[in-house]
Amino acid sequence: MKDQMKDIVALCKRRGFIFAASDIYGGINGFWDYGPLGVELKNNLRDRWWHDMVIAPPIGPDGTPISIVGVDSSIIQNPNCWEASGHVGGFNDPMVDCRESKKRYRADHVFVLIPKDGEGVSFAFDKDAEDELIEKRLKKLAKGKSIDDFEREMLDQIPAANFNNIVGPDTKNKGTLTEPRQFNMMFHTYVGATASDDNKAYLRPETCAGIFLNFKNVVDSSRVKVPFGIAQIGKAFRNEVTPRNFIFRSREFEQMELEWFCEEEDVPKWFDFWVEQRTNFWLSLGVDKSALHFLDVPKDDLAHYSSRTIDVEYKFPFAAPGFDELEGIAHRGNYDLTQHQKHSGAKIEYYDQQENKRYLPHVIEPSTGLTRGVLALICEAYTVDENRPSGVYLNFHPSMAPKKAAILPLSAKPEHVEPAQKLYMELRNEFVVDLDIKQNIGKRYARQDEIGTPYCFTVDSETAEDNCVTVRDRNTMAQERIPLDKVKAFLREKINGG
RNA sequence: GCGGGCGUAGUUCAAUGGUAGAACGACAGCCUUCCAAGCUGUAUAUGCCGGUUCGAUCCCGGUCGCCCGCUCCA
Repeated sequence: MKDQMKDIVALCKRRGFIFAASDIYGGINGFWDYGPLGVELKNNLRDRWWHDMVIAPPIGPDGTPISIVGVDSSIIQNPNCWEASGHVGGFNDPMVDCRESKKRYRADHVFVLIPKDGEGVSFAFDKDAEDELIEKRLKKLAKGKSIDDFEREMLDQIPAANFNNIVGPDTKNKGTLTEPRQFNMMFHTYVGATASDDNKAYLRPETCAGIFLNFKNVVDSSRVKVPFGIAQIGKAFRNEVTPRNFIFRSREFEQMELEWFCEEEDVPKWFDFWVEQRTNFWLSLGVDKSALHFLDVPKDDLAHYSSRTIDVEYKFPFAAPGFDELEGIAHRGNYDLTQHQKHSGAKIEYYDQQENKRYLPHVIEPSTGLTRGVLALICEAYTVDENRPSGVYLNFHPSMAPKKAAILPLSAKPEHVEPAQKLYMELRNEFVVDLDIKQNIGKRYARQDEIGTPYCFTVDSETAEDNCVTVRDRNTMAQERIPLDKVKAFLREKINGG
């Protein structure tokens, strides 16, 4: 399963889906470019999400359509916004490395036992270390001292100058811990001509902030009433320590986020609603149910703002035999609006005229990675088939396929080429289609298989007489003859489901 | 960021301290009335920088990138 990832990456490059950014300069870690087919695929997924969220949102639990509007906010915002959201603090965990064990620890996750009498060395332990283990280690290393002879202090409270007297959690010798270093996940830049701390700004690490910042603007301008949603699709940037697994974890990526604002008492109802809606979304794109897994994120792992999160996980090949996150549906409470109201000093409360009350609504956030979605669609579509010339085909749902159809004259003779060109011109205004004339027909079918084109229309010598073409189905390789004037209707039905 | 492995054509792989090769793919031509056929031809590679050497793709150092394991992923 893991080896399949290599084949998928090779196919993506060979056929023009995804390239390493700055390829000719040797690449740059964590950044990717989308080629001619990749951008079509990505746009298809993006447009479908926008359609299903903003243009034609789902029917709500009470049988009436819900209300969602869109925004497109700036990537760079006032830096105070990231103080309020917790990103400046939250992404700033000081880390300590051990030179001997080569392990890295969060300074606030390690406690140190300091001898009460001030004699001898101190010992560091993981914050979850149990007493039994501590005593065992002390017995070995501390010359008969026991827990009661020490004071407990968290490592991040101890001056780095004293680190040389501390034995690291996984060593026997003192002085192996480095001084704490800050790791900030946010990319920063400077606004204006001079680069100084006064005009430092950040590239957004997630798109949702732009929604919260515009909550009041949208309420005041759009006649929306709680419950309602604001959606956004756009790029986000995180300076990941370790970009991994192709486009799964990259430093520049694209998110599709909905913030659903509702009253606190309705949260359970809407939470379940959105889990169901979002699941249906992925299923409707051809993702198999067995490829999805729902993780009710354990309390300890929840983000600081969330009281409940369900991760929709996909069976990515690199995660085999497990799953990895595709989408998160989080109850964010009213943390964000509260924080931004407090830090900005602006009054952004919602006013309910009917009930005559003011409040900050709670938020359910279905948030998915567009670029992760692209990878999931590619992985899901990748199908090995020894029985066909290409050896593999991409089983995209027709609505997601970068090319909807190829028009193939059986030979390069004018009697085949001319009707094919005519058909191509008719189709191309409505569908992304290819006209491919060169080389033998088997070779062309194989090429279309590899890029996941669901249908090939072949013009042959009988076309001139019966005004029909042969349509060849990608998955079954079966052929069927249909009239030329039915081709558009055929494609519409297959792509949009009728 | 740490440790290990690795970088040869578009892809998958060979080879070598002294001329870098194949398969598939791509392209051009011939052929061809439905699944990469056949034939002919063309283009394309030692990631980058430096060192050792008469000479480096090969040895050494750095750098960039990829893979695996840690760590990280509020």
